[in-house]
Amino acid sequence: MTLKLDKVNRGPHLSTLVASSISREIAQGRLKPGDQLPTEQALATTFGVSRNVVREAIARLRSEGRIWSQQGRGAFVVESNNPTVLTIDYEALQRADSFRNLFELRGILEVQAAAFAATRRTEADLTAMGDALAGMRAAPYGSVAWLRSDLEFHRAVAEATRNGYMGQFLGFVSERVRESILAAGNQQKSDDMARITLGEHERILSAIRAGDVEGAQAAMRDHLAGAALRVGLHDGETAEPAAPAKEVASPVRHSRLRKAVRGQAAR
Amino acid sequence: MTLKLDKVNRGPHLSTLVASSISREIAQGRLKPGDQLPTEQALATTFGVSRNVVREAIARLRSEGRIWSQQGRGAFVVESNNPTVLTIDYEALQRADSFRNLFELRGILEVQAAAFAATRRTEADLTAMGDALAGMRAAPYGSVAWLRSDLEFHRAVAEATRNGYMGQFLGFVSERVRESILAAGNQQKSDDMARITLGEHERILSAIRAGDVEGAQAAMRDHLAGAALRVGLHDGETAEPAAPAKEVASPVRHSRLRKAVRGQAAR
DNA sequence: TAAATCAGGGTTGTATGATAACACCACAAG
DNA sequence: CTTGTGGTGTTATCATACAACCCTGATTTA
Repeated sequence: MTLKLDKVNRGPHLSTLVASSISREIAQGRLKPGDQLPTEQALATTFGVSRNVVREAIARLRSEGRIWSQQGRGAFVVESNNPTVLTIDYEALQRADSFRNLFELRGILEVQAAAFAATRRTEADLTAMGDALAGMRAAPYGSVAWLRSDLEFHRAVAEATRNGYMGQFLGFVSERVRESILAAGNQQKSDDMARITLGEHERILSAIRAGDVEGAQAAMRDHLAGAALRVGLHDGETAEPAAPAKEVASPVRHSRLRKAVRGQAAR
Repeated sequence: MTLKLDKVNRGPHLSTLVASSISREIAQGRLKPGDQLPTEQALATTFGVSRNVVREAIARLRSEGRIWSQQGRGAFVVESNNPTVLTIDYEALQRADSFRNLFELRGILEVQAAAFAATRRTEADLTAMGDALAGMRAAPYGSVAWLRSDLEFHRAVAEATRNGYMGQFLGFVSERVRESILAAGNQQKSDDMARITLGEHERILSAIRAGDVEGAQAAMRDHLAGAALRVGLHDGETAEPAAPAKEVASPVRHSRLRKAVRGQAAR
């Protein structure tokens, strides 16, 4: 239990701790939407930090759309759960079902991106994809260069959709997926895999070049199914319902934070 | 002196202005990944603000995963484009093409969500959707209660996919779309629209209840096409052929949305 | 009486200076 | 060649002060 706290503690900034603490108050309902937060001075004394730190924490929460403040009045918890940012909990992704869900979401976006790319791609897009493929051919399977070229290929496909949000979302999801795979680090490499993976990419590119919408979708689906196999995610589209993610609330109290802070500030 | 900010603009906080200014420097490549930012003092003097404001801006950028700082060394632009959060610029959404792109992205997710819901829904999901529909029937078209029930229906569909990320992403995108529509505020209301919209929802629900994957997709596609019309995202029925663009970044047309949504049917 | 005005306290926004903690580098000592 | 050992620069935090602003309530005015 305390070990978990230590891990949370790795964010060495006091403002981070204060922000998470306030955030937790909101998440657990002790601060309801519309409520007014204590004054900055009160928060500062409560947490045992300077008002400056509290302000940085509030600036962060404000940028995340959780609270809203006005000069002369105070800070308030934002009314509707209206997050202006989308975050993915890194630790939750370590669980297999969460990872599978994210992989599924990525698949949806990738397949549709391939479809759009098949009708909207420019010559520049095609050359970018071709260059990325060349980079993969030149690099050993699984190497950093190989991974970079792989990412670059998918980025080029997303770019070819002419929809910036597609690239933004897909890049975000893919990055989370990639991190999770790297963290697991249990993928085996072989020359066969290199050839197979390369072939999958080539089929995607040729379908996109030909403007073949369904072919591009199919090729991308095949590629993702293959990728799922290669990272250990067997079976594709079963109707097996995955357990919804449970949220674990770790009880961290202010007193503890205050104590830690005080210990640090003692002089 | 590479960074420059105009005179003090009233309105948002100074830290917000500084943060977006630095963010722009990164986006436009004047600050490359791995680069070290100027010192806080230097930034303070170049922007003409106090170091405190600079620190709040940096705290915000750090929470967004754009930069990374360490005591005694400095602040650096994060290496890989590895944002831990996904944000959508509110101002960019005011532009019609951005809105169309986001609406297109939402369509992809909604249609696939309907497909998954058709195979994975539980009884509880179906009753939740039914309740949301009842709420829409009971409320006048366009009222707050109506909108809430509408949102609730789509949320229930996302929930039925048994994929938490689907709900998270879809909720995020839908919320941005909704905000943008409210900001524009140019939608007309009529009883006909209420009946039509309700009918669209009912078809979605019945297809999901029947476990009809393609039917659910089609019904959701129809609903989104109708919603696009009602929001003013239409371009008549001029179906130009899906000629692959040879030029870079041709202006986005709405016909693309139509065809794109339709193109998802092809499987 | 009713409305407008104004003074006061409270809160956030910003500025300023100081100190502590830490990283980096050069240089001397062994 | 390795190891300390300072010095310097940077971030992290603290403390204080003032400006801008909101709210309330009393006071003045029509």
